[in-house]
Amino acid sequence: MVDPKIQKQRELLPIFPYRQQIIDAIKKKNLLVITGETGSGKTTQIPQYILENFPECRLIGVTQPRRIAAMTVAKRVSEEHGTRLGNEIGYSIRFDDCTSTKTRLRYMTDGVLLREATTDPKLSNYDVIIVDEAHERTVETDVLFGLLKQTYRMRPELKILVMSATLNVEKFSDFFNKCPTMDIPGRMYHVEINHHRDAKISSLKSTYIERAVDTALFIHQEEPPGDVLVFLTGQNDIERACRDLEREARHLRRSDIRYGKHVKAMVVYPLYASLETMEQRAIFDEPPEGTRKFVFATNIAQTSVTIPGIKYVIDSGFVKQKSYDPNTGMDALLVVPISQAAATQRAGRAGRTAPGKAYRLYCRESYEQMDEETIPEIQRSSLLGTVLSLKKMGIQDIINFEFIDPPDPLLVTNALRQLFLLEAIDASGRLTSLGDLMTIFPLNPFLSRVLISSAKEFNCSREIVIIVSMLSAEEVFHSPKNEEKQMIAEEARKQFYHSSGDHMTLLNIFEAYRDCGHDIDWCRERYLNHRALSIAKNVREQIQDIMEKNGLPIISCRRNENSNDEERTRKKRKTYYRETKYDPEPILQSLATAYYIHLSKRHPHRPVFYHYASGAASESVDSNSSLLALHISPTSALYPENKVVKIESLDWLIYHAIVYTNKALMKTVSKIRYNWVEEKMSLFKQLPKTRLDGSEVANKESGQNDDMSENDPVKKNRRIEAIAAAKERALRRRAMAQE
DNA sequence: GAGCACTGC
Repeated sequence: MVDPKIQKQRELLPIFPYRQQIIDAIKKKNLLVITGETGSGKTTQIPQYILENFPECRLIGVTQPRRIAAMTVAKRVSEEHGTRLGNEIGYSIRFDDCTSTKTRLRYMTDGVLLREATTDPKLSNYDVIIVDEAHERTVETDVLFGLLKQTYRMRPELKILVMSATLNVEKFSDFFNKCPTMDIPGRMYHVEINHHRDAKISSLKSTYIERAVDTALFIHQEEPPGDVLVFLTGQNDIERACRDLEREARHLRRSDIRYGKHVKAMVVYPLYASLETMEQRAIFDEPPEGTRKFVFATNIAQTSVTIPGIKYVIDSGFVKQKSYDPNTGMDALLVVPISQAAATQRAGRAGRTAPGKAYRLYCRESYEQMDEETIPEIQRSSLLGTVLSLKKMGIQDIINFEFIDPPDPLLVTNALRQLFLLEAIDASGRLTSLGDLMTIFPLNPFLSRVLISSAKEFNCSREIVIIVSMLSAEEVFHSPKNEEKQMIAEEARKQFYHSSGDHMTLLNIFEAYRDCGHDIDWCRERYLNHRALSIAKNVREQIQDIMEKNGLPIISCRRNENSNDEERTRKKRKTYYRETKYDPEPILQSLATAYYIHLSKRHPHRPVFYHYASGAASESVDSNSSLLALHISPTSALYPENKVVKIESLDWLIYHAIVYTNKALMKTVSKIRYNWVEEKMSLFKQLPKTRLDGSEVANKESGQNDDMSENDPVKKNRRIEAIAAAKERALRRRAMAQE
């Protein structure tokens, strides 16, 4: 039953007066862009308006970038609607499908809808698709846009709604055939913006932490009560700033009589994603009377986490951002200036419950020089998985796929070459049967490739499923800051080390975690990340399920139990954990079927390694004749100082990923033999002979023989311009980061 | 002897 109180609340939302107008617009047009600030009620109300006024509509899909949002919104809406969650209104997120055959309104993550599209590109179950939070421009929403535009041509009766914050409106509308737009006012309080008098953002990079602390002190001394949110870039920054503020405040309290004009006491909290104490919900509580709360946070506070009661925001002007370099195939995490849109969003965090103030540590001129919008993720990520999904949907010509902001073609070719090396596509860019099978897994294509070879060639799929699950979760080792604790953590880690490297070490950890009954305290004592292990456990179950459904056998390469080797080895070498329980060879060979692409060779005299031949990387490295030295990460079992193996015994390593900081560090490495991968290496030589961009196939299929993959000159020019602009922005960002 | 922002299938 619908609660009259809830009905009243719905009618008080800023969107309610626009109800009829919205319904009419949706009736008249199948494409529509709706903008509105936070608090307008668009996410919860518009889908209900459709539900109530379009009885012929079978299923409405609403996508969200985050799991939590999909879940909580669905819950709220089902309450408003007076039905049980999972009946008429439900949600679908990975590991948790709360829908039924009765469901007519389904909230989900954009990733879930995208996966659904790989098997049903027409999205034939849906009559309405709503893409919410479109301004966030995740890779998934951007791909959905291109896909929806295509689907719309095949199914013009499909209704598509794009919902976004009040930015980018024209861009979205232009993309969807110049469709109409509507703006819904939000419920936000005024935020007064204060720029620094003269600080240029280019000179701020080395000083923003202390300036942020100074500004925090200033607010504490001069401003009326109200909590403070400070945006910094990472864990180190945040911990330092927290310490500094507390120290400075102590000094000041002793020396300055003006201290505490308005507020006497303070509490200071850090906030970042890997913080285990997210469960210590104190951050979200109201501080005691006469105490001011300070929260030093990463970008997590810009979109994902809302802290109530914030009246003041301090914006450093920087963010730590991932950017993938297709030339080297490396991901770098760089501290870069934010965009104007991000600055606005940060300031807005001060006006959620009352009027507020934002202090920007940079001057107005610097603000005006910032990019208007954050560069969409699709222009700074590896597109490997995306390209494979698109191929599976039957889209051959990826370079000319209609992206709202096209990625650098280099990113696309880089992905295509890697897919060729994984044998997922052939020399003309067509999906192979192996590639087709790889798309059944919700994983990075490298990992999908390994899973298939473990089941079909090497008979060790039980173990590989575990290793793959661990690799797709977060970092398992927790590194404490405190020196003494660090020693304990290192000792604990040694217990799991395997002499072949980190992949077998991950297997050891997972099995030990299972043997202890998935105990959280057991993890804490060993400084293992419980959250990572529990995700791995879920992923493992999901993968096993998928394999069984697709006829891929789960086979173990565990040795016979009657051997006493295991016990003997453990006694002899106390630091090793179950060194002999498995034969590592098939496991490593199976990993090498994909990770030969990440092969490195040791320098004959120095403790560093070099890329042996990795697609794009080997080319640019060879032509510059300046090889990039790769180091083994200190957390690795094979790190020489950990004394598990001698570095001289390592000749060839495969690595899972490189993190680039001051040095290029290989994370998660294992020792392999070259003859395992020798045959595969010939695929590198075939690369130059391929036409992977799919233009050839696409043109043949559409009856054209033109070598040019794009025939409309206007469209082509627009695309080239967009790409050039993106490249220039990327260069500027890099230059800025290196200053 | 190094240090990793945030999501998601």
